[in-house]
Amino acid sequence: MTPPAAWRTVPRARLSADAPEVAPRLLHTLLVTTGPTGEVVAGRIVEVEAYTADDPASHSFRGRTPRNAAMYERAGTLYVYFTYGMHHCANVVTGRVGDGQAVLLRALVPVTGIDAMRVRRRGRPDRALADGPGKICQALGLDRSHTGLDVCDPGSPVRLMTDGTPPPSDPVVGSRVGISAATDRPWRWRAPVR
DNA sequence: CATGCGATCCGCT
DNA sequence: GCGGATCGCATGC
Repeated sequence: MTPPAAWRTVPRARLSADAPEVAPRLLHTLLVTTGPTGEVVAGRIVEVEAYTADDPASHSFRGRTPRNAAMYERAGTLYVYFTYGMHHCANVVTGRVGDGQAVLLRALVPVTGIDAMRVRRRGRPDRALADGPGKICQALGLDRSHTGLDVCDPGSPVRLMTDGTPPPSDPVVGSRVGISAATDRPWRWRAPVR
């Protein structure tokens, strides 16, 4: 009904640096949702990307708009956007208020609530439950209404937590995918193995 | 396994 | 009006 007692909400200070610094540190942390009935669905983050305000591929590159306003809030704010007419993608804001930086969560390994993920993902094979940014949101039931939630607040229905597993010491670094600008920035990180 | 394409809406130009 | 921080299925090796 609740996450294991050993899991700790990630402190906001851990998200207060620039996105390219925070992103690899989020590998191996847990994205945890708690439903109205107390049901917990969680996955371990294994792939992330960084986006900053001076980054042509970032939603914040052309300044603040109603859509991206959450990116300018404090670190730990959740920014979920809708794209391609059918997919949602979840980001965790980093840096300082007004920066317009965030880390896109690109892949999770299911940890808890796998049955709920299977239902939301309509019986897709387990390996495909949350191995993409749109799939994460579908598996965890995230949409734009969750934008603005604080993943560092122990009372939030969407949280970033750690079970003590450290980030990988040797993350695989590469260029971001699905973008057409600034493809040269090596701002994608993956945990080894899968 | 790699590549290609259609689906389907919203935000910004 | 255009194109997107994607996904899933079909096709062809």
